[in-house]
Amino acid sequence: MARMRDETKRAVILGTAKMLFSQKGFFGTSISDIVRESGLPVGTIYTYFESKEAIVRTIVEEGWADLYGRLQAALSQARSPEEAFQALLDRFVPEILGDLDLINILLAEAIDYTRIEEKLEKLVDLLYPLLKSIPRVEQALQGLSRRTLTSALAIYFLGILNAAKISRSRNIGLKLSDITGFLKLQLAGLMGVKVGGQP
Amino acid sequence: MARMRDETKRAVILGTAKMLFSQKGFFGTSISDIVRESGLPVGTIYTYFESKEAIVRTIVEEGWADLYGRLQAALSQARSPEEAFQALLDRFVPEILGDLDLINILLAEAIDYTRIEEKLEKLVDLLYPLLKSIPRVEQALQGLSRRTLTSALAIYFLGILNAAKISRSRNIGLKLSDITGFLKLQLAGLMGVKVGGQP
Amino acid sequence: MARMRDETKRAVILGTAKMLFSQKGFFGTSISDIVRESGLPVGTIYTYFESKEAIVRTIVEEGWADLYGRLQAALSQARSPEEAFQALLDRFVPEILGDLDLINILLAEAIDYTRIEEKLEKLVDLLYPLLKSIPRVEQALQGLSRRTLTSALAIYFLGILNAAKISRSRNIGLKLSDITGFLKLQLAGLMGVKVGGQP
Amino acid sequence: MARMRDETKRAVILGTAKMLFSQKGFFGTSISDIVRESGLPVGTIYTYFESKEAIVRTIVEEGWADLYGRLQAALSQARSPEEAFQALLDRFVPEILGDLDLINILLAEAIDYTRIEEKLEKLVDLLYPLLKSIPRVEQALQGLSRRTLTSALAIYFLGILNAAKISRSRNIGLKLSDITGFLKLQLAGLMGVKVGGQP
DNA sequence: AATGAATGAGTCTTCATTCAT
DNA sequence: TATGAATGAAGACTCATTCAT
Repeated sequence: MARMRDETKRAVILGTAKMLFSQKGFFGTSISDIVRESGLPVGTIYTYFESKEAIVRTIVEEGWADLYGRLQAALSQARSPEEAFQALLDRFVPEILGDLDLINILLAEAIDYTRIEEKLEKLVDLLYPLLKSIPRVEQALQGLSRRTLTSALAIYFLGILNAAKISRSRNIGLKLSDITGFLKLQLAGLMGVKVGGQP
Repeated sequence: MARMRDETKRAVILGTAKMLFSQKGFFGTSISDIVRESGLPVGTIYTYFESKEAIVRTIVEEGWADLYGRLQAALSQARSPEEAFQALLDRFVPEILGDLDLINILLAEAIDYTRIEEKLEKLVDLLYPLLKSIPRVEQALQGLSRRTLTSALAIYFLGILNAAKISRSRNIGLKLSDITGFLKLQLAGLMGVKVGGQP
Repeated sequence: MARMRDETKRAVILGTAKMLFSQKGFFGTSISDIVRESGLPVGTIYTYFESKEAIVRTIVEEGWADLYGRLQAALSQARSPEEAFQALLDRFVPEILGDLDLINILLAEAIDYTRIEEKLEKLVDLLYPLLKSIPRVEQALQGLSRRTLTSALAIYFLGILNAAKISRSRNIGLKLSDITGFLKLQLAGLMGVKVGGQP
Repeated sequence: MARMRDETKRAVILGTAKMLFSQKGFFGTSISDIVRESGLPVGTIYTYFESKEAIVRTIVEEGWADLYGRLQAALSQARSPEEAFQALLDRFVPEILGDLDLINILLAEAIDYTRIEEKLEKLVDLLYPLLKSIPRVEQALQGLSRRTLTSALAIYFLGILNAAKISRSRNIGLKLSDITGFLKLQLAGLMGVKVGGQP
């Protein structure tokens, strides 16, 4: 038997690349940066991934699948639409905002590999029925079409991600907590209730 | 190259680079692409700009200065906050959304050269007093802090830009008109009035 | 891989490599191409052959030994020099021209591994006494030295192989039958008799 | 005015590459071999040739064009077909056999870039009418079709080149003079006259 | 013995910038 | 001032062979 495929190595490559891509961008990061930082030989990197592009794609897809899976799970456990939105705010948003590296990669240069539109579309699939099922919302946004929701969601989703991204730079007084705070406010207004644990 | 006044050459370089950066990204565009597309010799490009980076920076700064100048002018001519927001929607938003090339560059890879936080900050400077001066808004968002506004604006501003950016890709059914439509809806809700020309 | 007798594996490797070397050249074929095409594991290939070079060498040597053996057998069975040349034309030539893969490898890039001079030398060993024993030929080429024969044979042998090789490319209207046809003509002229079955 | 394209450099690259390709083969020669041997920086090589492949192609095409041009000139100056063949033997053959480097490249690995069939075709274009115009030959080979001539020429042309190629290796007692000697013999027989200066 | 992951020197090529003309 | 040839460090990736399992 030959040596077995080593999942640890794969994870090291992915982790190193994620950090570097996030910090210096996809094009700003060279394979030899990854080699240096991970301590693995070039050849090994290419036994686990067929190209540099495949590495980003994997980071994005696996990161997103994880996030999306958790969101789905959380939503499916909710016993009411209100609880679902609560979960959205309490789990999904903090989780995604907690992974600034992923956000950076998701939004940056390699955006072509990222297929963010697809991801947005799937979010809409998940949230549209949910919103429709809340009478107050349905009424407030009467005739809320899927296209309008897509726009709204695109703006919020991408806006949040981008805001989180720039919040990283010290120069601006924008904190993640401000972003989630604003979101809670919006949702509260929309649903006519107080949302979220912290004021 | 036929004789050209200096300003013309500078503009040709900027225009060619803007198109190329937008289409193929900053790193995907080489100086020789610019040379080929513009018909100008390499040397000439370096007499007008000290580096490739300087070209992007100029595109962004001049594009933004233009946009921002128009916004300021429009706002200062408004006779009421309501009129100001009207102008915001009727001029600034369409103008910026009309320059997808600029948006692409603003948001993309070269984001470090772009200093988008600065731009956001200046938008807040302009809009914060304006919002504060509308009693209804002040009341609705009681105690609207500058930080909260910054968050909100970051989300909207960056969200709109990014949504516009991805609207370019055919795959998604997201149109610029949907985006502006959603914005009008939001503003109308906020200010308790109908906003914008088209429903 | 299903169980396979050792000899079978060796033959699979040789067969796969022969096809690939012929089609894509020695340098254009990687060991992993052979792995992919043969379905055998890399390790196995290296238990049968010590290097990539050893594989070509084996293909050439075994292919040639086979051909040469048949030629020898045919010649030794001939009851007259004329019959011998008949056999040369009717067996050896068609056989070698029928193995274009071998020809391609024999002539191509890896020519250093191929030691074609050796093979030519041995052909001369076989044919020189034969020609000498035909009075008419001896007379026609009076004083036919071994060196002259070597030249002549080199030209014909290599010429035929190369012509066959390029006949493979569609672009040229050169068929194997034209080549054998020409050969028969030559021999007929040389020996003053009609040679070969078809005119 | 910028530095002018330097034909000397181009020639150095071509010369170095020709020698190396001939000695070690196209695939056995790396660009850095050419760099080392020529003393020129890599970048410079790529300002004169767009790829390694383009270098071989240029060597082959320019070498061939030169040879072919001389042949054409010699033939057109001949006052009779006999004189033309004399020229063929006295000029073309020695010239091409004198450029073993070119022959090696022409026949070797990079044969795909070499389009030797094309070259053969053009030789036939040149020689077919010539042969047809010699009554004795026409009669001897009665009904000599173009296809037969193509075969014959392919065999001779490629055979000669290949024989010359292997004559380089010491191991075999095959000299260029033997090859030309044999050719003269053949032509003499064909044309019923003594051909060539040396016996 | 059989396997296939591991390896790293080496491949070709690019490209922002400089500077001789 | 205008030009474009020159440069060489750096880029992504390959692949024959080895050797731990």
